[in-house]
Amino acid sequence: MGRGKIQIKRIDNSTSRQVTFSKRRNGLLKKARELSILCDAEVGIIVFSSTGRLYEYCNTSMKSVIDRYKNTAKEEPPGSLEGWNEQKEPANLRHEMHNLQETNRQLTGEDLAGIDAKDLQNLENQLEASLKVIRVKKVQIV
Amino acid sequence: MGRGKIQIKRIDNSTSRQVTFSKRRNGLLKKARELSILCDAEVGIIVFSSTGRLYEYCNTSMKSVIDRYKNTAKEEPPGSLEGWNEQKEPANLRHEMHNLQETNRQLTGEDLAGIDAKDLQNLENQLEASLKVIRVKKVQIV
DNA sequence: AACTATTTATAAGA
DNA sequence: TTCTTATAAATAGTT
Repeated sequence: MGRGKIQIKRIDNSTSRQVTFSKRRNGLLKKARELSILCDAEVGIIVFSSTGRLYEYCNTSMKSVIDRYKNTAKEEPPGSLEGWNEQKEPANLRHEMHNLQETNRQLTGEDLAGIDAKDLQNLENQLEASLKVIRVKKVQIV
Repeated sequence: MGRGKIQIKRIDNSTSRQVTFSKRRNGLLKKARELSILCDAEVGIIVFSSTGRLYEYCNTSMKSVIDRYKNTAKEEPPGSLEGWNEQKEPANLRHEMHNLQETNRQLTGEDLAGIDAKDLQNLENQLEASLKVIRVKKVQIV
């Protein structure tokens, strides 16, 4: 829904991935809120961005939704109710870590391999903005 | 989005509430799937209809999302960690991730809470060094 | 952060 | 319930 049609696949450019994330996350949460109100449903949404930040929505309380989920979901699969007591941390976390490390290395200028001109400019802007914030903070402290 | 505009409030007629629920639930889950793919995010959605039926979507596993949620959500609210008494996740990976995120937020100036004067100075030096590297790289590209 | 041209979602109707 | 379609809403690309 925009100037052009897009394919649903991972957005490579990290800047536009962030922008799209922000827009669509808001859209998703809004839809969730509407659904819960219009249809009198209990809705819980948990989203972790690729930078590891948590966003959530729930019209009741997340704890109550999760508890209810565990009770209800367990009924379906007759065999496997295992897994709710141990944990198996999937390769997902590693992927996540990798993302964070990459972002980190770019912020420190350690690894700029494969970065394009536009992202480089964004990075410079970002760092300048960071410096500004930090200098303000310095003044506050001193 | 339809033949007419509607107010976001509970739909009284139970038939049309069901119909709307069905349509919007599908829409919501689709959006969630797209967000997770496009933006490389981890997304979990739990919906209970007004008749108590469970619908869910998750691009990874609901268990992993819920575990991660418990770990992450707990950090934010300084006071209330009640209700999540079950598991406390001793995993090293999580700890490491947390560090990376914190470093990241400091580098972007997003979160400088609790930083002391010395670290602040280090941070400023680091950012200046980063900028230097980045500007050299810019010249190379242009 | 705003702004639109377009694409998508969907309310109402069949 | 499923399909259709007019219209509202979301959003991709742009500034």
